[in-house]
Amino acid sequence: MPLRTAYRLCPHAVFLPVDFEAYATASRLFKSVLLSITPIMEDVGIDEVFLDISALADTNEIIVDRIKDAIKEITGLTCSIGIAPNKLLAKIGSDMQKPEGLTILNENDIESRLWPLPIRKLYGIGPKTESHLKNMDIETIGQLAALPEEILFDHFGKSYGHYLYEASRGIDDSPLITYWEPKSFSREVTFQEDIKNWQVIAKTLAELVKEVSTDMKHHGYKARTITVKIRFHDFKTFTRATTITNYADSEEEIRKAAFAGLKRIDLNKRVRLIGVRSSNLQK
DNA sequence: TCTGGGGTCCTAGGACCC
DNA sequence: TCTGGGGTCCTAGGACCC
Repeated sequence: MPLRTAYRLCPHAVFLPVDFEAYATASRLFKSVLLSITPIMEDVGIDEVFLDISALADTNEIIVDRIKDAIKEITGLTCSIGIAPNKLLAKIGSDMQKPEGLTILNENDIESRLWPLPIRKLYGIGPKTESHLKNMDIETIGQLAALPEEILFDHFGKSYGHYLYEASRGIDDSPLITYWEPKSFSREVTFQEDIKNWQVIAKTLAELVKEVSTDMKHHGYKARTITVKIRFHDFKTFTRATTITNYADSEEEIRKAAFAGLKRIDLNKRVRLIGVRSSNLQK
């Protein structure tokens, strides 16, 4: 059974806009170091990865020390690590001993260590699903695992229901994704204060379009669908998508589509956020 | 978490085609 | 009183992740 690890950078996985660039730089640095430990790495964000260490000859202890030392040396930060037969359990394990821990989970631990946990600890369960499950008197992962799959289908649909059924049993066959094609490029901003002025909204959208276009060209993609997003002061959020005939990456074409979408939103309230996304991509 | 920004995936419904 | 069925594309919104 292959072993995988997830690690998380500590001390706090909070988003700090001020430190963001430094954090991102450190992130790139230690990921390159981790790649020298094993090339089978899935990048899950700025401070988290999965590594497949099943082919390595060294013991878990030696590998873990190498990872911790490398991260400490490069970033000065600690990390927590989970080792398990799949990504789901490795991820949950990495959260179990937070500051600087190592948690090893395997199939035999599911009943004793996974099932007592609150449902919210299961990857993929957010606030909405948590409250839905609590209304069904389901509080722990074990109680979730006791539900027949049909019940989960009824409440959560076929796809997500099936996911919950398997995840609550610690089952996860998903492979490590070492590379994936981007599906979309986007930019959005939240205004310091809610905006009513159309000029400001239009100017901001044009700037975001420029950034998205630059980003796409930089990565060598064109897009057919451009989506505008508006969030009002009351947090109501609307999106309007425009699909064009030919794949495009130029600022003008994207701007045209973006403004066509914007026109279809009734801007009768103060605007808090505006964003633009390109999708339906082609290399 | 009265809420920042960049992503992914899923669902439901409508339009349109044969 | 009748109103098929399947496939594909597109849209809008929601849930979740770091």
